[in-house]
Amino acid sequence: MTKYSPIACLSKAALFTDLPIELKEKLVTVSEHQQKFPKGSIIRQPDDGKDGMIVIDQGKAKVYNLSKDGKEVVLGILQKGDIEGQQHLFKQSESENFVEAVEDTWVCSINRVDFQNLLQKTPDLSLKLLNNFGEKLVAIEHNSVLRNTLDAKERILAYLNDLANEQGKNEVKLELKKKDLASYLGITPETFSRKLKELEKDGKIEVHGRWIKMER
Amino acid sequence: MTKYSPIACLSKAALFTDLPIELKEKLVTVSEHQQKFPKGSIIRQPDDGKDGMIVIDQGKAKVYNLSKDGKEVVLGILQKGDIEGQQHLFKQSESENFVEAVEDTWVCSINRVDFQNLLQKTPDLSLKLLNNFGEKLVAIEHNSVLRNTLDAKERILAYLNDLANEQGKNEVKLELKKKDLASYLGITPETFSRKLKELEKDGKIEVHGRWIKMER
DNA sequence: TAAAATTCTTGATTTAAATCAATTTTATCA
DNA sequence: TGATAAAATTGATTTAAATCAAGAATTTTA
Repeated sequence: MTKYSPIACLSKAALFTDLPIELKEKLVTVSEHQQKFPKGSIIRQPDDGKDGMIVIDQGKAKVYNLSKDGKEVVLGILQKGDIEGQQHLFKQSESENFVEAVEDTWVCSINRVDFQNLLQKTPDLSLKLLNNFGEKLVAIEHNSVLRNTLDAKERILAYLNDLANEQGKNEVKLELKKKDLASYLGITPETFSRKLKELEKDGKIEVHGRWIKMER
Repeated sequence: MTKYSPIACLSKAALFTDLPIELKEKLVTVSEHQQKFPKGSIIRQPDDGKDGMIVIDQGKAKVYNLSKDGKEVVLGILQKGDIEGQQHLFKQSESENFVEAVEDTWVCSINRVDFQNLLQKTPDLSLKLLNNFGEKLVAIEHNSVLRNTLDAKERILAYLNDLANEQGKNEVKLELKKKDLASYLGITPETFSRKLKELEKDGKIEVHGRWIKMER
């Protein structure tokens, strides 16, 4: 692996990619770097006293919450360059969600107060951030519509198609355990398994373990 | 009704309430005012060529999208002071949702380009907006967890409780037709009707037409 | 690499909510 | 106001997905 660079880590976040180098250098001064979380460890959780946001430098994490009866509800999947908790950069508030490393994961993080100071001086950054928020809101609303209009099978297919489009390939790799993916899609592992098989029988996909080939 | 004031309209939005008067005056110069939409008319819809956000001055509107088979999926309910479409203030993007007046409604609106110019000059405003976004994100995620962990009855009760807490009363008025509320909660009108009756039988609520009294 | 643990799959059964259908109630407007 | 339309309720039936259960496959770890 190449040598670690704080700027490289921050730059992985779309939010920061295009910032001028001077701004990135300032960001480095208000951020923590190279924090390692072994697979299975908790990166963030409710009442952990941490604020601010994290950037995934390497690895993979899942964002989830617990239902009343203690079941995980997976809300999102984080990969290299993804950010989480940006909403806590502004409000004195802590995450209500758990973020758990699903493989060995390195993150860098930015805390609220430091970031706010920087923000005051850099309106550019605000605009970037606002834009990012806008995108996230649109994505969540989109997701909400999907959840309410598609049945389990359609939902899986829509998810796989999104994945294929994002990656520009027609062969996608499932980045989470199927049980977590199922939770993310709002269904049980059993249903996920069955519907995946049906989709294969329908000739819509070809499943090879964790790899799925989309037919089009 | 008192005389219409653009500043009063903008001030209804929590986003702008606490802005210094000079900023509000600037906002007035980049916004349109006193647009009337009769009950049943469409305030915004996909591909209407409008960008930017709206503030509800008077009246009530529902935000919805259409499923593949043409059914409405209600995503939100807008009332006096609520804002919609703030994400379009940043990204050149148009609403993917419909906003429909469910009673005679007045709105004021702010367009993207004008607003961005103002934003460049007023970092205060950015911070406010970022904060508002953060809240909205948290609220949406919260909702998402509820949807995925509660059954129809619990969801209705949770909604009514939220409503009662917001208004600080224990008697709440349903602000939408029940069929729209049902859609918002992700259930059918029939289920809504039945579960409401069950909740009454359980002694959790008392229904009087559009008014519902919460027992606690 | 073997043992233990977790995840995945498949089948049988149950269940919550949707759908279909028919009134009743409420709202709209000519 | 009365006529018409829309919304809400209630009942009967269907259905998609959950649950329960048990074995197969995979992953973890000692």
